[in-house]
Amino acid sequence: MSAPSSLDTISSLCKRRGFIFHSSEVYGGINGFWDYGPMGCEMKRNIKDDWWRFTVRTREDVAGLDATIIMHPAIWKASGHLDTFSDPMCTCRACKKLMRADQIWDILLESAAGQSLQTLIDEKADFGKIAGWCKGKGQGMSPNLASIQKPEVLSAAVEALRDNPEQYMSVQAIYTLFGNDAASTEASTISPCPYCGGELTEPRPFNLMFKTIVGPVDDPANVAYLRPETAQAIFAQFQNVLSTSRQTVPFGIAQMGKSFRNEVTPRNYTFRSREFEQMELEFFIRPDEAVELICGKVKTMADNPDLSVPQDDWGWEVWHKYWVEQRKFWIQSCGLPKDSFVEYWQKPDELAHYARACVDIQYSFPFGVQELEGIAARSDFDLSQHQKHSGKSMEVFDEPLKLAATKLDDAAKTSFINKVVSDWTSRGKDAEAAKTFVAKLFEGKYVPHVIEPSAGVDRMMLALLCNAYEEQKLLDDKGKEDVRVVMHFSPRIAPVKVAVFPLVKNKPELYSKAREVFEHLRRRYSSFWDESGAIGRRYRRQDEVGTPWCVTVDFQTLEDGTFTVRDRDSMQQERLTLEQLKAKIEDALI
RNA sequence: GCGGGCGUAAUUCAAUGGCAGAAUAGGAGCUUCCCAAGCUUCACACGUGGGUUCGAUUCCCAUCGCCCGCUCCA
Repeated sequence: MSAPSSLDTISSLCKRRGFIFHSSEVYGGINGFWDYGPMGCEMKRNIKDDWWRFTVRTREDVAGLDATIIMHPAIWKASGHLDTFSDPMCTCRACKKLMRADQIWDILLESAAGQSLQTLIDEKADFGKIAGWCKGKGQGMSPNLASIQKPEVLSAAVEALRDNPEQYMSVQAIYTLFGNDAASTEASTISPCPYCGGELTEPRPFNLMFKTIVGPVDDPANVAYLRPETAQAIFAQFQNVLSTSRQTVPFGIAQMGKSFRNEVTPRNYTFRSREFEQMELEFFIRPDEAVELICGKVKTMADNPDLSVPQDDWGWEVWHKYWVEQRKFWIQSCGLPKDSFVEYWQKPDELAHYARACVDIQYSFPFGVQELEGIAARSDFDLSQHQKHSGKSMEVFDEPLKLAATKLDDAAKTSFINKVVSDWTSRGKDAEAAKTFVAKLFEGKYVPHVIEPSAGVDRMMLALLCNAYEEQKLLDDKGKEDVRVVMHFSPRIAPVKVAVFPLVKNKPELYSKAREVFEHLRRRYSSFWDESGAIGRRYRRQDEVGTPWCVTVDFQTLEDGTFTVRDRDSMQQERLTLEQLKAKIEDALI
């Protein structure tokens, strides 16, 4: 038994059996867009339905939302996508590297009077760390900027410099730092490439969001964008959902739907598409300070909490871990074995600045270990951004919090204020902001924090396809070797649950009995009828689309009502009645 | 966006400056059959657009797409 699931093998099968087609194929195809065929759309629907069932319907604390793809452009300004998704890019004519103008350009253009390298390193611990990193990684490489391969390190360098504009390095200092000859660039009037010193192109706009025009007038004032994620609509509609769903924090809002990103390089089949579908949950929780006021103490992971049922005293850390576990459970329940994916905790220097923690669930795809979904603890960043930009309050009123606050005497309040201020300032935040925040807490008000589990439908499906694929070598009666291709989908995800065959098609009684069984089953389950070719051939066809059970109506069926039920994975057969078969299917679909 | 490789049937592969073949898969029929059996039969391809040429699937250019490596991936 082997599973040589190269992406080519998978994509061939997907095309041959009607799972996935290249979009617009008759016109040569279009890069980064894929269509789901008869089998694919059934399977994709099953994945989405199961996510919705697990995330929304079986929970009391999650409500649904289905928002539009095109929204007010101000949403993307508030979320930060407009700035970070449409940066001008430069290309180096010499080394052909592509870089964001605002990252590299700034260093080179906004140079101040020369600071010596040693001064910078001595005075700036952060920058010293970066330089150290470069030295460490640069072993065996020529010591120049090319040794900075990690974009986040570059970002950190820019960030460190930006915080201290008076200490921007000169171009010469940068080149000296990385061992390049300062003299060679000194006379240059064209800003050089920070990697090789070569000539850069002018910054060109590089939009990662798809643009469109709302209304018939093609005017820049009417520009709108196709959403690059579904999450923002949830934040924008937060107050509406809250006031109509009879929910109170902690609770979540879930949404699935299409998103669009103008990826630089869509690659790896459907893994990184330009049009894709997301399943996102924004789960809103109390700030830890509110939990502390209500419960007296905040539970953290250090307390080794039981994660099975949410508790009032959970802090953000426990909630985050809780959702990581929930997501892993769901992924497994779809049929991905536990050992096929890993839980990757992003390092502090990999986190977005507003994120407190982010876990990637990564699957071993044939092309490498890649992110399947992410679970981020995003603090109150998103709601606060929308509150700031829209001018509308994103605060909630929390009655238990108000009650808890009124029970505190002045001394306890002062002590609490001091504690929060000391905590915030130790994390580099403003003391006044902390005091305002606590004053609001005492009134029972705060902007909720959020835990965001965000999954890609297409990625999940690709992982399930890769995982399900198996080529089995079989020997027939004559000892002849034969290869069977089987898709081991879990019954819940399988596009077709049951196939029905008449053993022979030229015996009217048998044929009509088989039709009767089929008509009965298809009312409830996705079913497939096949009367063509030898019975073995029909079994193999179903194996390739992963149908868990095949039913063959034969002569005995006419006598006792039982038929053969053949199991996809074991190829074993058993005789069952219709009722027994239905019970078997129901059992597997729970 | 850059560099390299590659585009022939639904799939996997041949061949060719002069009628493009096969295997598998698919349809119809016979066989009435429990793991791709057999027989008969049918349909299906040179990604697209230019150029060179008497003639281009083949050579050249462009374009689109795929793969690999960069780059990018809030």
